[in-house]
Amino acid sequence: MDEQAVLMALSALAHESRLRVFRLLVTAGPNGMPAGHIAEELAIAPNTLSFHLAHLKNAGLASARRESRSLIYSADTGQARAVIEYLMENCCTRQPCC
Amino acid sequence: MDEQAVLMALSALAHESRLRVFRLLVTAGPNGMPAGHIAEELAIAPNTLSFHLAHLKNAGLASARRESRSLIYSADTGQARAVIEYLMENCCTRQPCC
DNA sequence: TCCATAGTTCAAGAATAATGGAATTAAAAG
DNA sequence: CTTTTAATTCCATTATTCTTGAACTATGGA
Repeated sequence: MDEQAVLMALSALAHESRLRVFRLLVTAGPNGMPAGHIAEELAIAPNTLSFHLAHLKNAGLASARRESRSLIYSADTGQARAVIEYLMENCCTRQPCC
Repeated sequence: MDEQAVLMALSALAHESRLRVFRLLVTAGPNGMPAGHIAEELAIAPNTLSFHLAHLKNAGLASARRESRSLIYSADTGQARAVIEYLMENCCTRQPCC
């Protein structure tokens, strides 16, 4: 994972609404949930939610599939896990400890 | 860890300079490194770096101690670990899987 | 074909965050 | 007590991000 991807993931999650959306999708598991249900559950206007979902998708933290008239979003948890790995890489390499 | 703390940590790390500072401090380990060395190594103006260090410190991701004329910063990696735990909490609880 | 439902896109203004220069604090040395 | 080194704070400017309403696309049903 490169710096740019990490920055995109971090700034995607660094917003109240998007953090809530991501966590909601995490609880929903691989089956995901339609945009409309997310909007309702979190009380976010549909257009605003679209903006935030696009942000999460762009950062690789969520993906969407169409099912009839609905767009079903689900969380990509692997990307989130990759972030902490990047953060902790090379821990203490400048000191003979740990 | 509450939502507000997570948001502060995420937005602290969601910036190129601060992400680099944090990772540099992670490699430096518990001994940390003085602000001046960070500024030099990352080629960031002292005042700008101060701004970013304050941001990291405020988010609980770094701490500082004075040693003569220098301020030695070190990373608080536990806070970073707590973030991913928060993100992955209650995974799939809405679906009988995982 | 016409209408309703489900979401997205666009453009604007509003709110937040980042940068750079000048002044300021803190500690140690001459 | 003056100077130097180390770093921070303040303030104005600039840049970025968020929100809102209106218009638009896509799908399915009457």
